[in-house]
Amino acid sequence: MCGRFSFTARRDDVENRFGVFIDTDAYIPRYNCAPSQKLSVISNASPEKLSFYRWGLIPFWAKDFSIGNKMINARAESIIEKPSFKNSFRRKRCLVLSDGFYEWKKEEKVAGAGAVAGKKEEKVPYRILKKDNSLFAMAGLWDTWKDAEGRETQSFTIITTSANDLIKDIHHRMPVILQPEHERLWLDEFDKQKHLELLKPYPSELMKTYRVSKLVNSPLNDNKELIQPLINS
DNA sequence: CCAGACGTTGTT
DNA sequence: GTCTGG
DNA sequence: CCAGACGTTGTT
DNA sequence: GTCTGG
Repeated sequence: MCGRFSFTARRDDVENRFGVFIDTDAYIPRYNCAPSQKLSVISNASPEKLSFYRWGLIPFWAKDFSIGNKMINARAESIIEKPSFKNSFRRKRCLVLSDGFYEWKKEEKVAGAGAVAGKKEEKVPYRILKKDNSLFAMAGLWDTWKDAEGRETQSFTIITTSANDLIKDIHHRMPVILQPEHERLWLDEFDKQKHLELLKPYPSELMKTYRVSKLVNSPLNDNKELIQPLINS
């Protein structure tokens, strides 16, 4: 799945890589993008610029916004059937910009010296990125929700698929990462077959993983240290 | 017909 | 255990 | 995803 | 809004 990621690029690198302009001073590099935050996307509604949408899709018909807490991922396999996503799949697609995502692996806890070997499980965070460290876009869906006073919130979800062989060791699901040449296609006019074909696992050969500090666990931490490979592992 | 859900992951 | 907030 | 809260009444 | 379950 994908429940946390980074997007640490400088603003002019974002503009050059994705062909968008950034019309706000609010853009900053992020090391710990978490659900409920406003994060960088390119929406088919305004594909020429960077937008900031809330992570956790709130369907337009929702009575209250808290339903968005559960909608951080959408399974590619069922996207055309789910009431919460089918409408957005047809009309409201976006690119979720990233340079790496985090997954937690369940590992056997290693007992310290003198301690009795235990069977306790431990969740260990890994960072997963492209081998060349380059920026990428994850396939997303978005929607607009209005509260009782008519104030609008744009929100998004990240589409997931089965893990490739590299990531399977850590977790059995992964976000859909689009080939760079497919990014604009994702935002183009809807074509069911064309768009479903893009929702495949990104190739293992082009990716790498490394263990990171558990500092990433808390969404309150957001600094360079989080993307540092953990040496003592 | 109306009422109630609408999601994923992981674990059992 | 389960929900909310980040 | 993880972390942290999870309750009411009444009083300050 | 739209689908499922009763």
